[in-house]
Amino acid sequence: MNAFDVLSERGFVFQSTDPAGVRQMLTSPTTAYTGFDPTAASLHCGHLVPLMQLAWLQRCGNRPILLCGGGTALVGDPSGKTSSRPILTRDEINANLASQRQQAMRFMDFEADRALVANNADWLCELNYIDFLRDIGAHFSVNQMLTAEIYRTRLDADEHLSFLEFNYQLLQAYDWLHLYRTVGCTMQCAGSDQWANCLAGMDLIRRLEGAEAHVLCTPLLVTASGQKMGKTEKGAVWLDPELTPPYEFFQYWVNVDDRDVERLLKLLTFLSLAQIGELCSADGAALRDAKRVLAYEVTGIVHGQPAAEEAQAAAQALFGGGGGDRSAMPSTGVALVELAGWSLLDALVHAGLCASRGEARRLTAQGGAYVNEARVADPEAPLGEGVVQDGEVLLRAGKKRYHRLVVTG
RNA sequence: GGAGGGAUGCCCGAGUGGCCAAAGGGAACUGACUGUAAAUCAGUCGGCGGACGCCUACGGUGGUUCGAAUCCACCUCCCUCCA
Repeated sequence: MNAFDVLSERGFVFQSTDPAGVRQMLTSPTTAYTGFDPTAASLHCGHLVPLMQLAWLQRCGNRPILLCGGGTALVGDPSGKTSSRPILTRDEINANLASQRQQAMRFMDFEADRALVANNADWLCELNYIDFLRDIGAHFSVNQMLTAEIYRTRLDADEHLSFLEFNYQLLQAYDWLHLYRTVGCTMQCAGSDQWANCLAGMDLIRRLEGAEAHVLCTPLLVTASGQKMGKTEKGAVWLDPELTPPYEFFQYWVNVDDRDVERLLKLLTFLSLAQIGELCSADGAALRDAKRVLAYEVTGIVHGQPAAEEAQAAAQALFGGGGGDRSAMPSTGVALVELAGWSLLDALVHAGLCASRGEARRLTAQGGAYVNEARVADPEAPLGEGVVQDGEVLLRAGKKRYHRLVVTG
């Protein structure tokens, strides 16, 4: 099956330079790249869409390139931002790059050059300014660049746009040209916010090499209510298990809006459309099954099967009527002597369920504090030995934030 | 380089000497209703102590004053216009 059709059916194609042309190109093995700028220590759930797109391209017989923007991150992409990003040091960037690359490589098979990894610092950092201006800069029209949404919004809003950022587009275009020249890359996949940057590269390749190239943009991952996907009270949903533990990651997907389940299953899992159709044919409460499958699959892809199993077991234990293995749920160890001196307030704060005693007091006053699934209304209620069951105490804040205190001795 | 405007709590945004822990909105949190969903309604939303209390806070540093987010000086950053 043609990769373009697969991607279209699954909702990956937000816009493309020419559907017929892209489809035609993909009838023979094609090399396609997506760039990730290492501006954070971890990728987040928004990156899943382009990663899955690359994965599908590979499954359909094409060769993906994972391009790490070790060079472009030194400059900073203005796309989609209303203000400048702080400039990162080279060390930070390199550290970020290393961990992001590891996360991203899970999505593809790199055996026998079936997929490639590159770092644009390798060619961008040795560029000579004058040569670059003459060879590349000459082909860009500032007039045209200014019409791009990414720059126009910044200018219209009277927001600062530095020359540094303005150059980003040239660098990204040059990346593609480089990849075209060195490994024959004729396609770029990216989030829709990268559209203008991609087009710039396509034009550059056509101009300098007379070659055809195409762009495939994925939709931005947003929730049914229009919010950017992946926002939680704790910030982004990261792929790094240190930043977002697999249990929390799993829970995030279980809790998505009903209206998002089908779309997310198509984008973020490898399940067939038939399976997905089946899962989503139900409505109302029965859709929860589809959400559990979604959570299980995505967690499995990102954190591996065992972690997905554990997260699922913990969720089952907490929300599915007890029993099961809770080990994956958030927990803290505490000595019995210490626990014995704690009030409910102390416990909530120590467990991290509340940021301060005031917040814990508020939670309790509002009836949101539970010990072993029993509501406790007195903030000063001592925990003590009596509440320990099977060596642990189960705390709950509100409807679904759980924490386990494991008594250590 | 010159002239002017601005920086407020997670975000937006009022406040221009005491009545300001700081209006209003959004986000968020809790409860009710439910399906670990959405919508709706109600409440909460700096820290610490059981409240009327104290502490920290309105870009930074000093100063004026009984008293400053509000006035003055210098500094940092941003914006606008001029060159």
